Amino acid sequence: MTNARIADALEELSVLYQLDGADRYRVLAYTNSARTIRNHGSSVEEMARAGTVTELPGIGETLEEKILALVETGEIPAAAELKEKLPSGLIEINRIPGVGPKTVRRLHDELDVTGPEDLRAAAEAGQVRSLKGLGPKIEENILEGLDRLEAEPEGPERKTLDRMLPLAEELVGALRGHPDCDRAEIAGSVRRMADTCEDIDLIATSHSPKKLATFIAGHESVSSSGNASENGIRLETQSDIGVDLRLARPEAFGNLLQHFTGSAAHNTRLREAAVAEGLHVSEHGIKDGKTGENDRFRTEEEVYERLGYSYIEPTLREDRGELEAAREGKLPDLVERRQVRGDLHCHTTLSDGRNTFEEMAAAAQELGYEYLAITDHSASHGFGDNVEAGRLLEQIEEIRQFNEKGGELRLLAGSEVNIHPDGTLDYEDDVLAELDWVIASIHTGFSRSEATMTARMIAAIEHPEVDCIGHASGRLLTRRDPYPLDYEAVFEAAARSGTAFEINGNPKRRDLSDVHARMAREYGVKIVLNTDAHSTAGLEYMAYAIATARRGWLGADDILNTAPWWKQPLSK
DNA sequence: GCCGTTTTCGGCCCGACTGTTTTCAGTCG
Repeated sequence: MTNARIADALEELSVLYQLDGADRYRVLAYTNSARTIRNHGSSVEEMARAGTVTELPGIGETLEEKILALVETGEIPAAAELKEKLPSGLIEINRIPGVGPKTVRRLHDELDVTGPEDLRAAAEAGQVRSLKGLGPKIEENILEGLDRLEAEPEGPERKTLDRMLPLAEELVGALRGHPDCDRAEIAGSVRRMADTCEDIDLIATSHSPKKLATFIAGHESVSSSGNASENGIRLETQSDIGVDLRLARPEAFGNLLQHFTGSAAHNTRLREAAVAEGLHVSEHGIKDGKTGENDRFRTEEEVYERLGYSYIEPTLREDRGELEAAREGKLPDLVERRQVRGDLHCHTTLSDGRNTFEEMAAAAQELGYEYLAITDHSASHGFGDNVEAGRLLEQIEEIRQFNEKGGELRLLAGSEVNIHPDGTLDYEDDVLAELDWVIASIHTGFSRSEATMTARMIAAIEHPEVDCIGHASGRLLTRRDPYPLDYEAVFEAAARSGTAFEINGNPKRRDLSDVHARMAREYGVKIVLNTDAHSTAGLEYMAYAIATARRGWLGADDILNTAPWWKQPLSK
């Protein structure tokens, strides 16, 4: 059972407990454990079976027992009992914004509501407003929420970072250009460079905050907006992306930025730790519980320093051990864009790319790279974009001729070869031996078992001509789940054979993920930052590969393509 | 339900907003 599936089950149980009226801290224990498990790289099922799962923070004996029952029987007894008691439709109703567990429980107890259909009937009949504390406005919200629930049963769509970042930058630019703006910055999950984001968080400081809020509501990308207040404004944009702008006075810029950068889990942990020292942290400052004095800071560095931490980069703020590391001065020196010397995965018109290798080379040189690997698809690739061995050998010769011209950029002759379902590759070894750089990737047969997928990948890892594994999980963010894979086993094999793993920077992939990239480093596996560019513009995806590496605690030393090409420790 | 160089029991982050209320509960991020 995957960690994601275990986390889903615990999250469901937390909702059930909530609807059942359980103590909020008990509910919190379940949601926290779900998050911890979702963020853990190696198999939690194995940890549970080995009796080591209580080593994870926030998981004690009770949760261990429940996780063990889940992986052994496919069900948590407590969840099954609660489902008997509470109609499943109540969980759906709970997803309507503004309708929390307390309200759901009252709708069930007092109006016999069991699901969305009942609720719609009750709301249309005006029964909801008859309950004490509920009124016509809430009834209206419920009906709107039910419509949305029908239209989007999965909830508000999370969007990949590339859809958010340009809009966020444009809006922050507009804010900065306004005379009443002191400083403005992107915050939230966009600033943390998360894989996907639900909305855009912006912060700004101003002496006339309300004027600034009113100004941004008039931006051409804004389709509608809430009320402009001293504290901020909520916007909806033409591209269906929600934007929260938070405002404060200039002297608290650091507090505001720290608070709204999050993550929620990072901030919660930060505030809990501060309370132990009598300090109360909020977006307005750091308050001393004894003296009542509230300190405001202009920079985040000062906020962290006041609380006893070294500065924590936004990409690390996910409650994955960064606070402890910052207290002990053990944060990693994260890789930076300027340290990347080349890109080792791109496509050309030879397979399914849009530009020739000469055009790709020119673009790579523009980016200041020293080398670029041309890695078109291989012989068995579908959609007519396959490259037969004979044609590949011709391209190798063309690339050698290109290099002989003595330009500044060195091209590497490579290929992205398919790993067949049986673990073999789709070029003969003597063809692969002609190449400078071989990436092996899985493009077909995703629905095999974990054991099969793992054996298949290990076969490729151990192949003497393979240098690197491409987009290892096969996930497409918001569209396709990763296939099952035993990461401990593949990283062990890769560390043994000296095979690297890429972080694919395509914003739909970000694969390896941050969690698995970090895990790979712990196993001693070298990482390559690649774009998988299918056009010259695609080379810009390096920014996302770097973001994932930084979220995965990686430094330049962990990454092969921060070194000159001739220093690459090739596996062949 | 978890956790402890203040605690093995009694704590467990902070504030804004909304809709319903004359002082607040519930929800959200």
